[in-house]
Amino acid sequence: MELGERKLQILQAIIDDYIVSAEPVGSRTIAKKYGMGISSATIRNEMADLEDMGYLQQPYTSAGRIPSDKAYRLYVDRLMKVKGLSVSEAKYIKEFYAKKTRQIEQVIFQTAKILSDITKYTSVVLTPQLNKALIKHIQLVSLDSACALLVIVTSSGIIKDAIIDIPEDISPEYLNRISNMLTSVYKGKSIDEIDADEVYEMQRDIVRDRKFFNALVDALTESITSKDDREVYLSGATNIFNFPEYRDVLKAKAFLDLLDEKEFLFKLFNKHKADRISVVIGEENEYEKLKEYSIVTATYKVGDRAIGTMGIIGPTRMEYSRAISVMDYIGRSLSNYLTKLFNK
Amino acid sequence: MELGERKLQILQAIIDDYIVSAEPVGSRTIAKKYGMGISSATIRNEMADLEDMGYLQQPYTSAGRIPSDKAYRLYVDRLMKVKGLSVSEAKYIKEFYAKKTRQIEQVIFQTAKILSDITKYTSVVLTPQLNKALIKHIQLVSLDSACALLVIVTSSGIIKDAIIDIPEDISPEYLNRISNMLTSVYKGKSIDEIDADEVYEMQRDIVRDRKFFNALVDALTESITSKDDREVYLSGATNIFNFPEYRDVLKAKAFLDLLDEKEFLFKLFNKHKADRISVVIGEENEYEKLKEYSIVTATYKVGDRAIGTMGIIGPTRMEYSRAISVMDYIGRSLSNYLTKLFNK
DNA sequence: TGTTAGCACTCTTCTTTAATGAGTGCTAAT
DNA sequence: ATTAGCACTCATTAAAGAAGAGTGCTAACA
Repeated sequence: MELGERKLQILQAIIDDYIVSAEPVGSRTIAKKYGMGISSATIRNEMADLEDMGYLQQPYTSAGRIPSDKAYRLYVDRLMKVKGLSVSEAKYIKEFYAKKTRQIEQVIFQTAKILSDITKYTSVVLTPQLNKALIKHIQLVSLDSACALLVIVTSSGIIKDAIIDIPEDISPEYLNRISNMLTSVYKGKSIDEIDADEVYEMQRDIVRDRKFFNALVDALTESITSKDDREVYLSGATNIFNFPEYRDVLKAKAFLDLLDEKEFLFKLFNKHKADRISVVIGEENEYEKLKEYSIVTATYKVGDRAIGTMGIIGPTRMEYSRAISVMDYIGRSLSNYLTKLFNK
Repeated sequence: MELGERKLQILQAIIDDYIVSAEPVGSRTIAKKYGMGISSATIRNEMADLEDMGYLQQPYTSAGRIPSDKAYRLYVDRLMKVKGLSVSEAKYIKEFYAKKTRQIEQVIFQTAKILSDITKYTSVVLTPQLNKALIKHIQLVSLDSACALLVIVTSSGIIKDAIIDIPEDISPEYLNRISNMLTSVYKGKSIDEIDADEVYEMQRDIVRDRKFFNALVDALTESITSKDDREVYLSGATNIFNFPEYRDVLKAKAFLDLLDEKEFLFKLFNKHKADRISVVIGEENEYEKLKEYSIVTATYKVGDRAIGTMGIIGPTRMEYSRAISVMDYIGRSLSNYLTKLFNK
């Protein structure tokens, strides 16, 4: 069967309607609201065809139709009309990124907040990816006679810290010397560019205690490459309650439990690296438990290197057009902000 | 009317029962389950008395009784039997704090997790209070020609960072010098012990640019005293769904929205400073929106100074006895852990 | 005087039944 | 090819009735 112009129009109308109403859409509704000069009976016939083709489904005999995931896919790829931001929304976003907020994590967190506030979905923003970032400064600070704090500053302005054991006989001055040495060796490099053995050979006079040095480099590598250290900022989790299909407590709990697994969210959103905004709809999700949701992700960048991911998650009945516009706009703004900050 | 021994026994039985069942308790149930050699009719009379005295309420004529907040207060202060941790729970906690987890924030976060896992309520743990903490190290790291990163390490091992503008003509070497100067001045002090003007006068030769110096001290003070920088770790938010009285979506949403306001949670839990565990029941809460919940808070310490707060929040129908035992145990364990770590 | 059995009464909750209505699919006419 | 008309389906809502838990009161009892 052919997917003619009229079928497309009807499909679009159904999806548009269902996205806002969350109710199965009947032929009469389409005929009246989206009047295109044909009767409800004709629309009924077309709808039956669309169902045969897998674009629509009926919750039960003689209810209206709801779009299938396949329909949403078509909608996102070909049908939907781009809906830009309202003037006030754009202004709100612009103003936020005009401010020089001091803490970077704050900026990321606020980005999540804005994203969820404006879209009314649940948003997730990952902090920047570090292992590709370049080291700017390494500092050991003694905490007491047996412990020191290792502080690493990277080019993305992110700080990482770890507590490490130190031998009893080490003085703060020595820690300073070794900090300076490490900084000078690693500065401008990423962690995997450096061969620790080589450093050891070169800097024997400073290093002295091989065991301690090894422990130090291990801690350095670990804290820079460790995954669990990247944070996941979440916002608007309870927005899910705004959708009538999640009035059901069990469904809502399932959703919120999903969000509780930061590890999982991280894995999920971190996958997306491409430049374009990605939309994954319902069944397209590779995880079983996501098959009822859609996910829209985008990356944010410093210069032209993507360093982090942001996204929203909501029901498959999502305002894709709006979601995409908002993500695009915020993504650009954040990238712009960060680029200015770090990459002059 | 007197609150005799028997009345107390009955009241206790009713509360014990209601805490686990969440259903209004009838006289027959008490007579049968908590048989104390008196008939249900007698219990009925006593219950009527207890209602007159304000300890019990009836949702409607001819339903069972449920305890009032006043009853819970009596229960917590005089009635409840202390219920210790199970052996496996104690072991689980002990083992966690025996590990030397590297990131301090991780320890705090995990504490929240354990707390909610074991109690089955929602837990909140605030990161340590800093403004009383002593400064260990201050480091300026140049990011680019116009920006530097200010890193402050405190005695609690917490790192704070802020981005500050710097004049164009400042060299990394100079930043280093000024870092060292600041460290030597502030080391071992808390931020409010130092008068910036005095430092300026004393260190004129190093400081040179007064304006820059002022900006620096401002950023320092701000990031050390800034409230929004103390983090609030939350865990087990969806535990609320386990309680039948929160099967109602609106109630659940109200609860979760409460938790979304980190500012509010911070204010709420940060109030508690006393050494003893505090229990605030329903109406006793000073915030209107908390009148349906009970809150149990405790502090954790380094040495004998309280530096942070932890707590759980749940329905007034709470297993107070268990909650208190668990909090006490975990509070001690965490304090112990932190004290060992920082206060040798 | 305190305790208890008995019973009528109250009020929620559950179940059943009936009514409503939105929407479909098919047929026949245009 | 389109559409009016109509019988049919099935979820949703409302009303009515039955069941049941629990009370409060009265009267009898130790």
